[in-house]
Amino acid sequence: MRASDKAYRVLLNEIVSGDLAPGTDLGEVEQSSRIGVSRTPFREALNRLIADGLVDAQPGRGAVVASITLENVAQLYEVREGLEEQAARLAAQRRDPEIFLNLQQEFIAAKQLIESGNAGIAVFYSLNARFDDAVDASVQNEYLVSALRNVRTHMARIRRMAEHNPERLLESARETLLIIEAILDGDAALAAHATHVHLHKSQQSITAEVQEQFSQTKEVA
Amino acid sequence: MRASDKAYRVLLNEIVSGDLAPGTDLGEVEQSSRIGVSRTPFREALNRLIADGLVDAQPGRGAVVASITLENVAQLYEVREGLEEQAARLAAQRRDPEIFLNLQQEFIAAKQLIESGNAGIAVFYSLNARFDDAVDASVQNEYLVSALRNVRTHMARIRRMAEHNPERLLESARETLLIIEAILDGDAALAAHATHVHLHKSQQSITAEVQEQFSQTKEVA
DNA sequence: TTGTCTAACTTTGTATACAATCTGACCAGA
DNA sequence: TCTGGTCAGATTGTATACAAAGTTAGACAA
Repeated sequence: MRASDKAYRVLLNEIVSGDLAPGTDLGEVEQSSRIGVSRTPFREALNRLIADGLVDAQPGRGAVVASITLENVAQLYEVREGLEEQAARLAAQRRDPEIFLNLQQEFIAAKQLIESGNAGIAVFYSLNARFDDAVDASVQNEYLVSALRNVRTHMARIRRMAEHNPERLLESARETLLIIEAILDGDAALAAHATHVHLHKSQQSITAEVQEQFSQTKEVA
Repeated sequence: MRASDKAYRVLLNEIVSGDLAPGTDLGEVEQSSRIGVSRTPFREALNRLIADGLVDAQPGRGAVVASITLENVAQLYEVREGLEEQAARLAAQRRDPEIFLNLQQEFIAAKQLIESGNAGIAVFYSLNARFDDAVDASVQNEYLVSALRNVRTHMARIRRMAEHNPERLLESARETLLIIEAILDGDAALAAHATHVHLHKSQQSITAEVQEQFSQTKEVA
């Protein structure tokens, strides 16, 4: 594995997980030696993260982990609306029924998963990831898929700030099930609308929780 | 200006303009010395172009200018649909009327421009660019704008392959005018639909012309 | 003649040294 | 006291040397 890939993966993981908090200074000498690569591949990794929007480059002054604001979250959902509704439409037109029939069954069974504690919830998240993968495979559009991937990385980071209350997850599972049904029916418009609904509800929930998180950290500080 | 920026701009320009044809090998030593920077900043530029999708990295085997296929064009329009319709909706909600009133006047006058030969057509293209800028400024969403920018770069490259027949440009101007009117009315749904129509017609025209171009090059080869 | 192995060469990937730029503090002068 | 400038330190940006990996051509054997 290339050193630059290693640096990228380590940093990406630390940023998404929150180990590197927003605003953290990413000095090249310090960070590259910490990760165990030289500055050249480290800078390569840094540039990729800047392109991803996970790191902010301050020209001449170095790089810091990008901050998360409510405005950012709102903007991200606006992009998701554009990309994911289109992805849902295309998936409905091009899907392999087999795959989505399986996912349908799994999402129907998701209730037990979500109610069975943290381990089950982790499985539910990976189920959601498999749904995303199925959509990606169906749309067969590398530009769209790569844009979706980037957006999902940002979402993963934001989700880390939010409580995962089972109530919302159950709702989310039901909403996703509607999308799957539309895709299975080959109903592009319905798939897009169901996606819209899902995003709307998701945004409501996430926004409230992120807001909560912000006010908490303010209290601490 | 940083050497890596210089290398990026030079390469970007040469790729979009077609001076570097699709498939052209981009050896680091050769190209970096040609441009007049060392390999380190050159590689940085190369990585940005790879992230943009304008250069294909063949692992271990170097990098080549990305090819253009009809499939690519179709995929690009699928992404544009998602992004630009969303951008049109947001622009309609957030626009500064002043700017779009001016653009409206200019697009009304575009007929004369287009019919006045190549110089006028160049001005018409820059008018279109100003329309894009106005939309970008209105949506106030950095993620969306940066995605749009990338897509437009690809489109600029594809347009280079197409004949710009005045008939189509006149149509295009009328379609854009409809979008502007919808934005001025603050009618998000109409702006999105007008954008959809515009993209549909644009794709028809571009696809036909790119296809033509392909069959010509085949004859030559 | 064909297939395979080897070896040289070419090219990418990494480390490090060096140059340029920015930061911030301290001091001088108004 | 405040402003401006300069200087030291730290940090980013660039160049180059070195290492590693891959490709290709040629020779030799089957």
